[in-house]
Amino acid sequence: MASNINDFCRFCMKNMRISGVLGHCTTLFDKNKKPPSIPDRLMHVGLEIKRRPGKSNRVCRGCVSTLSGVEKYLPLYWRWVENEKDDESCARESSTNSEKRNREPTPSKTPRALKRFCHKATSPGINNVRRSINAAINKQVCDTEESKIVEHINNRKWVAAAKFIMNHKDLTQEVKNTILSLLENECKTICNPNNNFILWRSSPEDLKSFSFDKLESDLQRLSPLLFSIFATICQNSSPVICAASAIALRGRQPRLSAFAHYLNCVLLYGGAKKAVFDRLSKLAITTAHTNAIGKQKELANTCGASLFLLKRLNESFLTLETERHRNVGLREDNKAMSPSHKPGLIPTGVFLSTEELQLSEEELECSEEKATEEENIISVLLPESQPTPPNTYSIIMDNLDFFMHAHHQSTLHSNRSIHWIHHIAVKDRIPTHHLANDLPLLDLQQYNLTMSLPGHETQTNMRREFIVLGSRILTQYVAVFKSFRNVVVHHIPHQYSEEMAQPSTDYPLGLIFKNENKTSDLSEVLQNIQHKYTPKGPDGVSKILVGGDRLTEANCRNIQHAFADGNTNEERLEGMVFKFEDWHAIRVLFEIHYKVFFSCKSGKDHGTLCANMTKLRYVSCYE
DNA sequence: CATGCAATACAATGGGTGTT
DNA sequence: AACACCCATTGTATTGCATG
Repeated sequence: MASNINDFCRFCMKNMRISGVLGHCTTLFDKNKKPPSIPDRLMHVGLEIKRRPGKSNRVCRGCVSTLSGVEKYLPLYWRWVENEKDDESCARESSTNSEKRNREPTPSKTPRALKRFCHKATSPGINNVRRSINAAINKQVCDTEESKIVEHINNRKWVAAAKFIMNHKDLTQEVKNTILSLLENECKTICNPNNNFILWRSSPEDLKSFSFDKLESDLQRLSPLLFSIFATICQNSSPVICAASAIALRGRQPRLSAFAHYLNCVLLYGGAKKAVFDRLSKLAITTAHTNAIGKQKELANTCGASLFLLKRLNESFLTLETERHRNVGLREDNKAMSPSHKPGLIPTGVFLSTEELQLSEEELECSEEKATEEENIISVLLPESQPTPPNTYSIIMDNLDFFMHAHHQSTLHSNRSIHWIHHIAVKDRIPTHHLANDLPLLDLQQYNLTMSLPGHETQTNMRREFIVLGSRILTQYVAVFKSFRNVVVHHIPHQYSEEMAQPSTDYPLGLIFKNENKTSDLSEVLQNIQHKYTPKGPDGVSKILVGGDRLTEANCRNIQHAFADGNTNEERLEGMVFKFEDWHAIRVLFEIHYKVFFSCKSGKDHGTLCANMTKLRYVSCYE
């Protein structure tokens, strides 16, 4: 097979036909190309190329990037050449009087300005100066700008002095320079990694604890001048100061990237593509796209950690609880065996105390074991005497379905229907440890049916709530009552209002690449979830709630039934209690309502949904 | 002041998909 | 076929700091 010259890069001669397909290359003399074409760009940097037989019409991507590099740096190079030329000509001209030049070096601006200032202000009356500077200046120096400044400084009128200094042409310039050098020093301080500036810290944990308040206090701590400058620019709007200074500082030091990562998260959440990052990373606003993605992954990897800690806490708590129960049981047994003896006075009491001692030792051992494994956190949080119950949590899962269209279908490469499972853990806001797992609230014999039937109290409650609901609807939909919208109760208070108002803590646990509609897949997933997330006490697995949509819940329950013949509660998958989350409840309810009760033909029949809607001119649901 | 080290940012590159 | 774009990996540049 004869190879074509056009298969090679014109400049580096790389063969661009990989496995028979041309890739990562571009043609040189194509008329349809967007300007500027590559020959034009080459011409601009001083290389003329023409279509010639024996020379390729293509270049590879690498050479195009090289050209971009040349375009970027050539102007700089030219500037260097110019500078060298200038220096040479200067040197040649002044070679004759170079001695003079050496003898009188150019003094810096500051001393000169100072000299002039001092000279005019103080030289005429040096003898008298110490006795009465004021008088000397007033007498000797006429009404110049400098004298006013000195006068105000003498009188300690700083504001006026500063004002005059800023009106003085030369002095202003120097003051500005000084301020700039102060600013420069502050920037150096803030850019020093040893000063623990918040923007330096971009590890996942640090990013999670990133806040504007901390940033603001760090800015004030490390660079008060810079902070005040930005505060003036931003008219003291605190988040704006933080954002502006963070972006500005990253322009100086790209490693001050914590705020950039914060913006990355915002942008990625909003669906920004690589192009956005390409653009914004050049402005030092975000990091490069690769890093943004990398950090997301890093963050994702940390999500599970705190959940596993919670699991360990729950496990320790379970162990302690069962120990305590056993302890209480033992005591009761002893009481039953010897009812005539008073506990605590006789040898049984001693025995009990040793038993307690042993148990507490065990507890200690147990907590020590855990402590070595888990950085002492558990032992700190769970003292042996009064264990505080840790938060429980539940797992929420949902299926993620989408369709991947193959552009060119083949037997190996066809359209793919993807079914995955996403799951998160949510910390329970209301503790339920006071409720027993194995006993009902009330003995069946003590149970009275009237406790379940709606009685007078229930009706009163319902009436009260309907009043609230009614007031809410009236003020929302009836124009006359709209002004009362702000005074009606919007959320009916209940026992746990305060807890439920808090934001919930989620632990994203990532995707599972299994299909929930396949029995084998789902059973694997459930075993995995139980193994990973259910706390295990001495009596086998404890129970956690697992929520999904209605189909998931039904599927999961079926799997649990299928495993019902296991020996232990772990094998029987009893560590999970399935529930459904009615995400779509309202929507489904409306759909059913609409399907059952609405008919376009019933517009004339009074009392039907369609007629009522027509009468009320409620047309928005037609659209 | 040169050198090496570590952390980070980012460009280059290869493999791929989707559109024109 | 050509192009634009995406993604992951690899290699390189930059920076601050410590050291000799």
